[in-house]
Amino acid sequence: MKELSKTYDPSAIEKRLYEKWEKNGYFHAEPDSKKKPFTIVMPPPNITGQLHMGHALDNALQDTLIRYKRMQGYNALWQPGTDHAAIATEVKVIDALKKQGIDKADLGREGFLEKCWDWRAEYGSRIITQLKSLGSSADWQRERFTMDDGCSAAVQEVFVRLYNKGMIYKGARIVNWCPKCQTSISDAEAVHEDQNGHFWHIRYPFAEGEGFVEIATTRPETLLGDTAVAVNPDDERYQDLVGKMLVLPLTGRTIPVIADAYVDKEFGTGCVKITPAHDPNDFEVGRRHDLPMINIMNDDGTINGNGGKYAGMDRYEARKAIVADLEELGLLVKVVPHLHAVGTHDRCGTTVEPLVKQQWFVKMDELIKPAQEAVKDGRIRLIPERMEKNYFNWTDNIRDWCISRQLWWGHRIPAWYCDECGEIVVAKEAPAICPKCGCTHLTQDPDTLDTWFSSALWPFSTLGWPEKTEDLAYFYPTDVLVTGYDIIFFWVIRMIFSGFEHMGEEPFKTVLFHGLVRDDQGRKMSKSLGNGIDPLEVIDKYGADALRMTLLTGNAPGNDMRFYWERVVASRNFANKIWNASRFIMMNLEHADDAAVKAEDLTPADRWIISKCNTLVKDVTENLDKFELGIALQKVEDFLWDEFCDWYIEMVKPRLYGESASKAAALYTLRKVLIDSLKLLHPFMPFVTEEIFCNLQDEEESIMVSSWPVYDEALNFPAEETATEAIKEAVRAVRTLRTSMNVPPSRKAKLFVVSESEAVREIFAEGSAFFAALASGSEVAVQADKAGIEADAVSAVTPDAVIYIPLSDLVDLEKERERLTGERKRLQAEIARGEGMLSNEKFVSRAPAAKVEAEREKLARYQAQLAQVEAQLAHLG
RNA sequence: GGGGUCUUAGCUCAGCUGGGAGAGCAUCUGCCUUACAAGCAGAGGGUCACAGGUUCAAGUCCUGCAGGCCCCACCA
Repeated sequence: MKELSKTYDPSAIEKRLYEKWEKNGYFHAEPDSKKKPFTIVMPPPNITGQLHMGHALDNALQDTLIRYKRMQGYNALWQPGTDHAAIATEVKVIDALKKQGIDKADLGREGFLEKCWDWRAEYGSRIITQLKSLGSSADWQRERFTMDDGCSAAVQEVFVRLYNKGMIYKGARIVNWCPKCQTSISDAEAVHEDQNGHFWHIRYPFAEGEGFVEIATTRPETLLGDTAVAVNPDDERYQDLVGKMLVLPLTGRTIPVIADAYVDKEFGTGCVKITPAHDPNDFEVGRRHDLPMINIMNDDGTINGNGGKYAGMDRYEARKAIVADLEELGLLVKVVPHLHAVGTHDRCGTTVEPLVKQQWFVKMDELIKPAQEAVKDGRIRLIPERMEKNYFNWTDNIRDWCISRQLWWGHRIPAWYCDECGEIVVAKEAPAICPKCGCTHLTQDPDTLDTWFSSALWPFSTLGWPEKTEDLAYFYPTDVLVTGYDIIFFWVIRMIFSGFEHMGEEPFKTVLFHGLVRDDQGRKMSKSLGNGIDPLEVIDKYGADALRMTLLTGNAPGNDMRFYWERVVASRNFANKIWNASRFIMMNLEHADDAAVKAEDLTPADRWIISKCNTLVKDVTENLDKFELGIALQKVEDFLWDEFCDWYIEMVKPRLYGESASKAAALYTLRKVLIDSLKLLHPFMPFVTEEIFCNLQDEEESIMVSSWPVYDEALNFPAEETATEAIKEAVRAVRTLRTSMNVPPSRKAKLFVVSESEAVREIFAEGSAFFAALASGSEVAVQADKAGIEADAVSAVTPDAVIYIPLSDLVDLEKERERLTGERKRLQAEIARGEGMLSNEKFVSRAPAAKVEAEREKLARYQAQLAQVEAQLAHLG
């Protein structure tokens, strides 16, 4: 048995323990038909990433679940890896190069990719190291990367399959274009934010005759690409306009007035300029009316050659110039302030430009169906349940997924174009010849895939798919996915439909969502605000267990939480508390024989704590099974701190001073209960529990491979629980009494326990040693009546007994009378409440019988207590 | 425009299927009681946003309302 230091010092042990776990292979899982699998795939952190609180929370949750299941005997696999994070990484590498004065274009594709791989080599493992410092027990031997050979093969396989099934197509559609990053992005990546803009009312003159129509637009520069003006067919104001021609200002082109139901009569002027190449609605209108599409913009957001004199201007410059020119021509009617939602790129904040581009898309209408069904019928459970509404909101309105990106870092699209005939060949390998014309000149598509295309396959690509591996057969479908609600659309949904499409089965059975970790003012932690808290700093100062506990308590699934240093301190204090409790127990165990304790040696107090611990095992297991991690941890903490430390250890102290069977029983109980509750705590706080466990065992066995405690009906001792609670009640009453009398703790006094009930007297006689110790008694006398008790002794009335304390010389009788009067008032109120309920016929007849009976018993007890108080008051005069 | 969510002790938050309001921190009062002052023992503090409804019983279920936050959405 080692001697423990007086305070718990996490920094001294965490690294050592982690290395031991890893060295012993505890994290590693292999298929084993004799054991049941339990699998979690880790959301792959970006290789650009630094560990932040979101990762810490995400990992703490997963690690808790995986450790729990591992201890329960499951073959628990936590599959880790990292994500290449296409655009995020590309931007970072470009920035880094820029600082060295290198331009991406100068390097060329190959050269640039080399730099990206260098980046990955340098930073890709940094985050893994950081995750380890949290205590994450992922199977690092299986670490994967979204661009490693296997995952890349999976990506190609999926692309080719979907293409061959007609579910991936290439076409000219309106896409969200980021002029800064110069790539298309998906709908999910375009976030709409309200901006104060303007409504420009502009006149388009008729080509023949006088007059004009007035349109309103928020983007006047798109005028250059207008190919029609539309009105609602039912709009009586404009009936006769349909079919007429207008002169498009500044360009001189003539465009028709058309009728389309898309136009809202009530909004604006009721006339809408139609720019098919730069607006999703107009695109549809254009298709319906076979309008020409005029693209007026270059990839960098400047106006192109179709823009006449505005060519070369930036889109906003052009806007100004166009507005000024229109004003000069007298065609600008008015400018009205207008709040409207503007799409911005979630990565860089740039306003996206909708424009028509040839891009690759995944057809979603069929793919999404099984994903909807699975959540609807409960095969996939979302926690909290309300996330389902978000989920369906997205799946019900899903649009085709734009998957091509004009980036270099990522999976290159496995499509080749014949230089001669233009044939498209989609294949895993570069084709040698064109299957159509037989020539050998084929060029691969320069684009890469959306980074989420590969992460969508993560639950099975990491297990070896498309190969039919043993891992895949054994560990798939996985059990739980733990992730933030913010990526439900990016990732969760896409994994689900991919799982059904390629594996024929759901990728996971449960999705546990967590919220965001915010700063102490409720703001999102962000680099720009500089309010981020580095988890590594927290670990450094207070230990990984304290950080984990902070993140796991007081937080319900899907809810955001605020980070407070005070809570970390409180968590650290708890670690220290159990550390010291263990230290105390070990100090005593040292001098103890390793006694064979007999059941009859156990005192009621021992049985009480054993029984309580047994209940705890049941509760915590149930809570964990329901993914109520915060509640489970709270219960373990309450038990260890309040019941075990503050009550049981104190109760047992008197017994530890001598040598007896009672002492051995106490030590046995201390040890057993400590070990069981440490096991319950281990998934949450792996380090401190491991260190104590090993010291307690005096061996190198690990708590993380020990077995999870199992609820045992035979360890339920309701009678002993009741008895011990009675004494606790008495202790509390005496303490309160003494405090209110200002009796210093050093002054001990004799305690008289008076009860007519023989059973109660037995209870107190049995527990008299610790009752005296906890209630500052010099000795305890248990008796049936008040014989031998000083007339002016103060009394504490409990439901089971009255405790008299002869403290006459210290007691202010007036104060005592006040106190008792207050007590009487309280009891009278309780009795009134009970009587009120029980005199309510409806309550008596409709409430469950057990409930009614319980109320009757309570009432009787209060009445008895009141009688005692009345008697005491009468006695004082 | 649609949807979600929150409003509980001074602060931050828990409260599962409806049966007498909880934690941490903060505050006040005593204690260095030989595991722990990162501790121990006491105490104060809440009409559970508001208004209705269902029920014997509502923080918990239903409706409405106010305020905050979030998500989705192509009204030019």
